[in-house]
Amino acid sequence: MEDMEALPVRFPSRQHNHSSCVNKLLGDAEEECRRQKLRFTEQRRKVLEIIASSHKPLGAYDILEQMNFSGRRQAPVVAYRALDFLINLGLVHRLNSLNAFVACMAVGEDHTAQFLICRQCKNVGELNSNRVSERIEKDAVEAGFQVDQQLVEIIGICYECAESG
Amino acid sequence: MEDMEALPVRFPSRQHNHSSCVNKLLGDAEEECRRQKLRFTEQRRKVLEIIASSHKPLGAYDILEQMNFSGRRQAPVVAYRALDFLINLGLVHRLNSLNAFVACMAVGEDHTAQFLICRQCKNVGELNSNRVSERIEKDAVEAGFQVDQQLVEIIGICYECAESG
DNA sequence: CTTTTAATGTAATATCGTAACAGTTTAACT
DNA sequence: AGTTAAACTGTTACGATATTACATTAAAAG
Repeated sequence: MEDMEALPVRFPSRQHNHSSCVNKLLGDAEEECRRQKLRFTEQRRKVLEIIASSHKPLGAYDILEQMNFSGRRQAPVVAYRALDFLINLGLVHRLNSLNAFVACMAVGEDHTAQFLICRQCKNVGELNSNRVSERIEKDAVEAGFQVDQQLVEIIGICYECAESG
Repeated sequence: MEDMEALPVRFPSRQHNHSSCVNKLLGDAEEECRRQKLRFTEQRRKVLEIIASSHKPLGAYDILEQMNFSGRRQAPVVAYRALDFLINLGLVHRLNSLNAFVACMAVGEDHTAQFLICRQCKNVGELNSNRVSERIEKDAVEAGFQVDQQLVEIIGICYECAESG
């Protein structure tokens, strides 16, 4: 009975402990890179840390700004290169409707990312419902289309913003 | 039995008669503007015509290029203004994953647009499955999220490209 | 320890989109 | 019709997002 399945995530609460998210993600990243024999360099670590420290999506230039260690401004390509790497590893997602990036909240779970974007607080959650992705897959096939990649971004209001007016 | 519903559209065939699409859309546009007392100006007509003449998504600057009547290049804002108008009317959709625009293939049907984007031939179809949009709505609500707008873009291979290798 | 591959630094440039404001056309109302 | 208000257009300038190209450095593989 597919309707009985529990959904994996809820929209992230405003007051959850965020530094633990960051640490978990950095740990996941290290492990994943070891497994795949990839290099988790300082730049990549730094970019992941910056993104993970915010539930709000960040633009590439926002990230770049936070990389100014020594007052020296880095070139955009520096951020984009790290982002590409992290996206390929599934540690970061790109939100196409915002030209912005968020840390993955479900690393390794092999999900088709589906995003809940709150218009008001700008926080982003992942829905990642198999029911949704399977429904899309089936209906696409029925329409004569073979799916490689799904892109689902849902704009609205999260429960906390709805409650607080 | 929701699984029995027929889907409204199939991916557009390569050899369908395209000029009839264009004419239909222009007609729909005129009627819709009359109904809503909006002005369907030459620029707007021209932009719609350009977009409708292609199943492949066009960038704003591609459109702009085709607006060079007199060799004179128009400013980008000219295209964007017409596009905004047409999008608000539901005659044109924006594909966020491509920064590009396509004509709506289901004007007036009050659909949440869902796009099938063929990686190979670059054609775009609309899936517009109520089953998908309802599934998204339900699961989002269950995750504590109130949906205003859905954005679904599906990347893959259309049946014609799949058959021809 | 040298060869090859991967990552970084840096500059330049492409692509996408908007702000601001003046001028013109159209619609609405005496 | 003539006046006023609203919508549309022309034009310039600029902001935001993203990529190419190539030289240099660091790391891994042999």
